[in-house]
Amino acid sequence: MPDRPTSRDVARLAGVSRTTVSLVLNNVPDVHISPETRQRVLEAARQLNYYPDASARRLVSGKTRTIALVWHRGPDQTYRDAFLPGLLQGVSRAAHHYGYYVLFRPIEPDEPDDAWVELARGRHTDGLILSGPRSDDIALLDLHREGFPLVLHGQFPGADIPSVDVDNERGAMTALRHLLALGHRRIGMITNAPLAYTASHQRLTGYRRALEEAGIAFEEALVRYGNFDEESGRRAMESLLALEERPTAVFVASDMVAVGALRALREHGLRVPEDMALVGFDDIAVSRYLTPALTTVHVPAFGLGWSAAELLIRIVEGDIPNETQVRLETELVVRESCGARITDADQRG
Amino acid sequence: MPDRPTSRDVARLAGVSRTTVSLVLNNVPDVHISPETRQRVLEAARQLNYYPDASARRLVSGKTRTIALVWHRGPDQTYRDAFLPGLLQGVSRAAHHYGYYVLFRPIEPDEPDDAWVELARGRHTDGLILSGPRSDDIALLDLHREGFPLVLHGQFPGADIPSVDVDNERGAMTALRHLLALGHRRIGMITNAPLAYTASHQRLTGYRRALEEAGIAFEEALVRYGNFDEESGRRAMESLLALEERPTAVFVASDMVAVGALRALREHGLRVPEDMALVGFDDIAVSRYLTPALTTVHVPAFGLGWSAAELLIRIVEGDIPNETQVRLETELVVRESCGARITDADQRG
DNA sequence: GGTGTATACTAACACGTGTCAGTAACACGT
DNA sequence: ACGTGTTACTGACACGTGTTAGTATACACC
Repeated sequence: MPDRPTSRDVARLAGVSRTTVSLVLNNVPDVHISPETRQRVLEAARQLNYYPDASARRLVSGKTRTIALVWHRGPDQTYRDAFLPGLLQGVSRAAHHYGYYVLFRPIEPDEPDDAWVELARGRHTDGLILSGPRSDDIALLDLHREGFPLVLHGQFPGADIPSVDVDNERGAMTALRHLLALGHRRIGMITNAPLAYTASHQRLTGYRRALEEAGIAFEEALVRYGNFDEESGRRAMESLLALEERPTAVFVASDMVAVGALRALREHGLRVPEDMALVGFDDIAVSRYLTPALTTVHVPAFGLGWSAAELLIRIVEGDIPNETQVRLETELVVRESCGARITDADQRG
Repeated sequence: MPDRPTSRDVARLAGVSRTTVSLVLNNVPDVHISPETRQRVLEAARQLNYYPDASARRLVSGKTRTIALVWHRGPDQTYRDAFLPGLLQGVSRAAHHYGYYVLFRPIEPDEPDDAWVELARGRHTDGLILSGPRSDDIALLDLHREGFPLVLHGQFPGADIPSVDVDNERGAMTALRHLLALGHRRIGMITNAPLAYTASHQRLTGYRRALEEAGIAFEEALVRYGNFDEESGRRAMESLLALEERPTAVFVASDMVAVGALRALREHGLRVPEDMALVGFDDIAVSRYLTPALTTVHVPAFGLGWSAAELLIRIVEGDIPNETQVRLETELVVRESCGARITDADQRG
């Protein structure tokens, strides 16, 4: 590999100083360079195929123009993987739009929870997006207190750290309203995860509020707790089917869990939606290919990624918005598992 | 934000020179530091919560300890997104294992094809993994000729650039042998994409070779061309069903396309596998949840990612392997769409 | 003819680290 | 007493860039 050209080489070739080269190539405003000189510099840079060295630039500017997406893997691995392409795409596109690069850093369960801290402390990046379950990390709070730019994907009760999430409660209410509108009165629920997870809790709250709104009493007996995976859904549905007075519809707060629920129903010879209607949550890629295709609450993965990156970059650049808690709306995607009339527009959803 | 401590601060606190701090913290071999001094330095660094500045380190070492994954988006977007989580996970874990970071850079269709070049020329990274369709990029060949570390995901006929891919031909043969073993003699094929795509061509070759092996004449009339998406699969299957003498089984060289084929069959009231057996290729997440669950050729996304990163890092570090064309084996995943007896072991696959 | 101002550039410093060449102190063998 | 080697450290340079303060020239103004 021949030595890369530096700005010094460009300066020499153009017959100017290194400073002038920098001024020209960075288009520094309010500084006068004669058109001929400017042209000579640009030509020299082109001829030498000059690209400024990123490391040197970072060092002197103190900015890396890089943000990192920290992807904590936990018990919900496969579940969250379903969102990775969309989320990452959103983060990357927003980053690129604002002139930033994206570092992707998954943290495996066997790594210390705060393995990502060196990214911040070593100034590998200007800011971080943290996604996935975390213990109430002291390192996180420290960094936030020191003013290091952070955005969470998902919520962190307690501290007021900027975050991006979906409006889980309203999403659940949409699902419920759909079932209620179809005439269901006895509606069960299977949560996506244990209630310790904020999202889980919020979706349950949405379920309760929607019932309340419709004047239906909440029954503890109709609620089961899923745990991210298919198998937990199967078991939960089994348990609901064992009830003396079965529900006619079930809101499953996670598509992955709904897949298991669907299997349990099939194993019992029950038809969906005729014998039991089902609404999921998340709208993962699989849902539209199930038989019957699953009606579900769409989570805008791309939008979450974009919003997180955009918010983070604004913070990095000191343009701090007055509202740092972003909540995106969900959207109900009507397919076949509820028996609602499918319009042409929905067909492709 | 208070000023971050530098190695100078550590040196001052420990009462030694900056050089000594560097020697201690980097554990430089063959240099003698007294245990007490070493201890003092470590203690000072801990006390100040010192992390060396990544940019400065990069500048002086000339290494970024970063590799980039360039993700070209093209006509096969949704198809390739199915592999992103696994591939990226593989790349990231291998990178982390060798002490590298991962930069993720998608290139949108509306960007210039060689938008990634600045990553290399500006020394943002030590090496690149390029994934997705590319025009025969002159920039690519230039960089490779200059010795910049590159690894391709997928193949690039012509130049001998290190690459990682799946053995498409053998994968297709596995699929065919399975169908042949089940007694099928008249077997159609729907390709994953136009033959201009290397993978597409290779899978077709595998199909031909397996037939040949079994003493069955290849019939052009039994081949249709898919184009990444569901709809192309539907059309291709429609066309096969219009044949006077229908095949009893079809090898669809892409699960995504197979989904469409399945739909066409269902629309014609045909049962799978009784009236028509189906084998896919890729083993995307959706395949196991289809009805019937799709028998398919598993592509090891994680392994491809890991191998690509490992190969790249070896090249970056000058430890160039004598074989730079890595081909990973596929594995047939038997599910329901072929009517093969399902063993307990397969059940969960 | 002096003062002021705009133009077109440059010299020199700073960013924070890794590392090479060098030095002082001391032990050891002859 | 002298050279040799070892231990334990340090001073100074280099990496390639952005930027500030400054200089030289030309020109206008009264």
